[in-house]
Amino acid sequence: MRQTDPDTPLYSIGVVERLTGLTARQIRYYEEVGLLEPARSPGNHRIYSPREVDLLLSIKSLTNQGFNLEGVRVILQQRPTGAPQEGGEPEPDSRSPTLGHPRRLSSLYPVNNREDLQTRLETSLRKAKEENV
DNA sequence: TTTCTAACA
DNA sequence: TGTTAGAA
Repeated sequence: MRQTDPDTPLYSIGVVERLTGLTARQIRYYEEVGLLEPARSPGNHRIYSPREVDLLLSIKSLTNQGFNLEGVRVILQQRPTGAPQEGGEPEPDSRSPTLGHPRRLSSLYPVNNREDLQTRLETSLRKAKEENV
C-alpha cells in the first residue's frame, strides 16, 4: 500500500530543504542549470520525488567535494540515480549508487586520487540512502 | 504560511 | 549564493 515508487512526486521544496540540507535557492538553481526537473503542482509549486531527493544529495556530496556544477553534470550524466534502466535488466545489485565508472575527467577532478574520491562518494551516498529508507 | 519568478547586492 | 519584491 505504501508508495515505494521512487519516481512519485511527493515533497515540497521546503521538505526537500530539510531532507537535503540545501537551501531552496540552491535547489532551484540546480534545476535552472539542468541537473533535475521536478514535477509541478497545479499551482506551479515544485514537487520532488524520492529519486530527485537522492539526486540532490548526490549533487550536494559532489559540490562539497569541490566539484563545480559543470563537473557534477558530467558525472551525473554518466550515471544518474539508480533509475530502472529500460532494456530489461533483472537488477543485479541496486546497492551500487552513483559513480560506477571513473573516466578521464582529468581537469574536472580537483584531486588525483580518483579511487579515494569514488570511495568517499559511494560511502556518503550509501549513508544517505540508508537514512532515506 | 509557503512557494514562485525575477532581479539586484 | 543570499535576499527581496510582489503575486499565487
